[in-house]
Order: sequence, then structure tokens, then C-alpha cells
Amino acid sequence: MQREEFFESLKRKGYRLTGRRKEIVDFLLSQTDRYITAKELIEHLQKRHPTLSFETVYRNLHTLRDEGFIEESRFAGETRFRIPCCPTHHHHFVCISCGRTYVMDHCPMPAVEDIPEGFTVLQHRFEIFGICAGCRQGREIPDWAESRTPTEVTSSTCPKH
Amino acid sequence: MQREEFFESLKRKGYRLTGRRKEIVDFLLSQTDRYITAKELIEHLQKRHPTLSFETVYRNLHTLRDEGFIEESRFAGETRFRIPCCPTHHHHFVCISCGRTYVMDHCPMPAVEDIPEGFTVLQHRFEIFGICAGCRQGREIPDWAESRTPTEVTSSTCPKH
DNA sequence: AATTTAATCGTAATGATTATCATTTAAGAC
DNA sequence: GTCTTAAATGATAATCATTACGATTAAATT
Ligand SMILES: [Mn+2]
Ligand SMILES: [Mn+2]
Ligand SMILES: [Zn+2]
Ligand SMILES: [Zn+2]
Repeated sequence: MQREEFFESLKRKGYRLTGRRKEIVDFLLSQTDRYITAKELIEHLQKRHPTLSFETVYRNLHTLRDEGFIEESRFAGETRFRIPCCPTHHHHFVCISCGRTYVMDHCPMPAVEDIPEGFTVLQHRFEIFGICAGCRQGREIPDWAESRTPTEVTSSTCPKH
Repeated sequence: MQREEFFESLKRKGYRLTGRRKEIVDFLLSQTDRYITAKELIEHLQKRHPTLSFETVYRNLHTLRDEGFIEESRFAGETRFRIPCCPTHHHHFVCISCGRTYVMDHCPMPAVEDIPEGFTVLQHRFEIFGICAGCRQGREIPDWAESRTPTEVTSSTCPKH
């Protein structure tokens, strides 16, 4: 979604186009290929506008999220946000070092068959975490990634419940 | 994994079998069909042992997680833990109301083909969130679930990046 | 039983997020 | 362009989950 239609859409929903809001959206729009933290956003904008408050950033992020403009993901111990690179439903490869995302050509939902009796599906989450080519050189894999990597086992003997 | 082999395994890794540790593991083993929060765990155990500290619970949860005994997931604004219902790699349907999980007979990884050049895969996350049959009667769907449900779109026009 | 040191407790600190409320300002009416 | 009003903001404090610290307790080993 481009800048102008983004603002139009916000206005149609009754939100005001404030200076802060536009700055926040502009920065998000300049970073649609990666997840950023609220802290990153604040630190970036405070360079130009030292009085920008945390509260304003959080309020705007949540407004945008609740209106469906923002995706949220949590990894490496922090909640991260981004405006989707495109409105189409899709999933990502996520670099846990830089937060950069790569669009994936696969959604697992059509292949899922064993939905439990009476279970109402609301949403799903599919992300593949790793280290991107750029981050391979130089940076180390963070500790948390090693320890939380699930052990991959192939045989299946679980009594469903 | 049963209680005794669990304790054996901890001992082999050099951990002591303290009273607190056993109580924590026992409660987790009694709840392998759902995710619980640290708070739930503490509140349950403090009924019998009022001096149990947060620090002990968090330390134990992280020890268990780092040794690969515990799964972690975050939804509805809280981090949750559980001992896997079975050692086999698998994914879940998760009820966002009660935290109860249902084993899924599908892992999307084999179908993923477009891993970006140079990207090292470390882990993946696939969860289907919803409301279980039991929770359908009586409870409401939490606000956050409505607002964060991604819009499902079927056509694909995203310029990969 | 004595020794060793991991584990625990109580408490304080941290870090992210949320709440309050006085003040500012965008948007629409005149 | 000025006026009106309610949304948005900023400064500050509060809350919540999680982590850190140092003194004490208690598993495990001898
Ligand atoms: Mn999907
Ligand atoms: Mn899998
Ligand atoms: Zn990267
Ligand atoms: Zn449920």
C-alpha cells in the first residue's frame, strides 16, 4: 500500500492525520522488508523530534495493528511490527539477527485436515526463523536461538489429545 | 515422558532433584495438554507452599526449556510453557481461551521449497489458534483475537523481496 | 555427620508496556 | 481565515513480567 492511499484509508476510518502519525507510518513504510521494535522506531524518530514520546508510538502502533495495517511478531525477546510488504496473505522467513523477512510461497493451511471436533479456527502463524545471508558474515547466532530450537524427530507415536 | 524418567534425565544432566523442582515438574506433567503461564504455575503451587518465589519458578522453567524439556509459546499477551505431550516433533491447534492444545498431523516444512539463498534455517513455528469446543459454550472470543486475525486473501501478487 | 556447591528465598532492579491528565492541534463548521 | 471540539500528544507515574543479587538452605557426595 502506498503512502497516499494509506493516509486516505486512515482518514476514512476517522483517524486524524497528525504529524507524528505520518512520521511513524512513513518510517514503517520505508521498512516493509523487516520487523522493527517499538524502541527502534522511537530511536529513529527522536533524532529529528526529541520530544516524541513512547506513549505516542505505542498508541499509534496499536491503532494501526487493530485496524489491520500492521503485523506483529515476537522473537529474540521483543515484540516487533511491520507493515506487510503486500496485502496478500503470506508467510515469512525471518532473520532473527536483523529482523529482515523474505516472502514464502507456501501457506500450510490447505494441507491441514485434522481440525478437532468443534474447534473454531481464528488465525494461524507460520514462520521460519534463521540467519540471512547478509547476517551470516560477522554476526553470531544469538544464544536464545540455539536453546529454543526444537529437536526434530521424524517418527510419530503420539496419542492425540 | 513419565515422572521417574524425567527426574532421572535431569539428574544425569547434573541437576539436583529439589523439592521445588519436583513440584514444578509434577504440575507441568499434570498439564501436558495445555500451555500454562508462569503466574498460573506460581499461584497453583503457592496454595501448598506460600514461600515459593517467582525467581525459583522462572529459573526452573528456563532450565527446563534450555535443556529441551519445555515448549514455549506466546499468545494472548503472555508467555506460556508446557512439557510436550510426546517427544515427537509436531504442531498444535491452540485454544486461546483455555490454552488447551490439540496435536496436529502435519508439519509444513517438507513442502517449503523457496528458502532464500544463503538463509540458514534454525527453527520454525506453526500454530493454529482458535476456540475449542469446550470454550465455545460460555466464553467470549477475546478482543485481541478478533483484531489480530489476519485477513485471508487468496490471490498472490507480491513482488518477492 | 561433614563438605561442597547448586538451588532457593527475599528483595531490589530492570525493561517493556499501559494509564492519567493537562495541553496541543487536526478537521470540520462558520 | 477564525472558531469549536474532540482526537492526539507529551510528561509523568504506574503496572506487569522478568531478571539480578547476596545471604541462606539443602541436595548430593564423601
Ligand atoms: Mn497462511
Ligand atoms: Mn514442524
Ligand atoms: Zn539478517
Ligand atoms: Zn479452550
